[in-house]
Amino acid sequence: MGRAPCCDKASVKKGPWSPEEDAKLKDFMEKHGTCGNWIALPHKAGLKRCGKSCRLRWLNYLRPNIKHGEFSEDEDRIICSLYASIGSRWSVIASQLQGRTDNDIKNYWNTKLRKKLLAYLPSFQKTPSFNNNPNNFMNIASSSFYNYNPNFMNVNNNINSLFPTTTTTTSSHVQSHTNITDLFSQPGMIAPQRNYLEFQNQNMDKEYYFPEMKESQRVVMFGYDGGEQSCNKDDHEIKQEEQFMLKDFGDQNQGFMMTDHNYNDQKQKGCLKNLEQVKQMMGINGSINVDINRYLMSMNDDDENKTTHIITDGFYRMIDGSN
DNA sequence: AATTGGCTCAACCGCTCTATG
DNA sequence: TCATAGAGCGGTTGAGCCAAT
Repeated sequence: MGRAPCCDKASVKKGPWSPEEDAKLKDFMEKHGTCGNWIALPHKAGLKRCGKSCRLRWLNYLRPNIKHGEFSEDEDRIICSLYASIGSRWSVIASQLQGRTDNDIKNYWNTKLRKKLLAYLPSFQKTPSFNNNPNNFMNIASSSFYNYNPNFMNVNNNINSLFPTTTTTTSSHVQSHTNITDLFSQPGMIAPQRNYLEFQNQNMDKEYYFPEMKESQRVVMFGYDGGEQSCNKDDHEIKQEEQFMLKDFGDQNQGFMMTDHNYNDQKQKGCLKNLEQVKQMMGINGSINVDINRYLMSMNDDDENKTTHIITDGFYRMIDGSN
């Protein structure tokens, strides 16, 4: 049995709101507010509408200081940058843009901004399969687009405010091959520019703490960051997270940032099948391949497999429906 | 002038999250 | 700890608009 509906569907009006309904809702809200209960509000306000419909109408259209109309360049930059970092969490993005609603931003992204962004892309990323997959924009906005549009770097303070300080925990799974120190001492690896701190948490797991990671533009972060709410660790092949920082990633000395791994739905997104797909997604002709090769060559066979898994997990968002 | 197809965006749907008892 | 209900969120839909034919 499904849950009970929030209202009697037969007796509520649907579709566009009339000016009279708007006036009633606005008047009621200004005098009484929601009274802590949207479901009961329409009855009190004399509206034949579902409570959810009233809430949406108020939040997206009637409440004060709502901004409608054209988005500015600055707003574009913030939206793109946040989308690159956190994905389609429209309410979070909206919270960074005064007067804009999540619905507004979602519509704007889907109808205009996404296309605008595509216009900046190098040709190899304009293949049909690439364009048709909205998840690819994680890649676009995180790498090449940044390279082509350095101004997008300027909004990182907004991004940083959304993320907690980064920590990473080793597990038996990854501890068997390396720790962070060993990893960066491998031939061909370049140690992170920034220091990290090592300590044990309350569960006596080893944790690595990168005090300045949020600010770094030269970050490669594979795996997921494993917040308690976001990850059922038993569901994942990689049970703990690991982070790597590489210097000089890309021929323009631009960084690459992957922080967006902490979603419940990551299993449904699919992940890359193999290393070739990872490479392909990172740019067929791009110099990034070279860095990845160098990185993988620094591992022995066993480590390469693990590394591939880590990369695969990190890039689960890039290809839709792969297995 | 009529038709068609693409685009926009307000609104809805269904799901998850969270608070409460 | 569990059940319930409201709030909030992101994906999707469809009416209306507009430009192209």
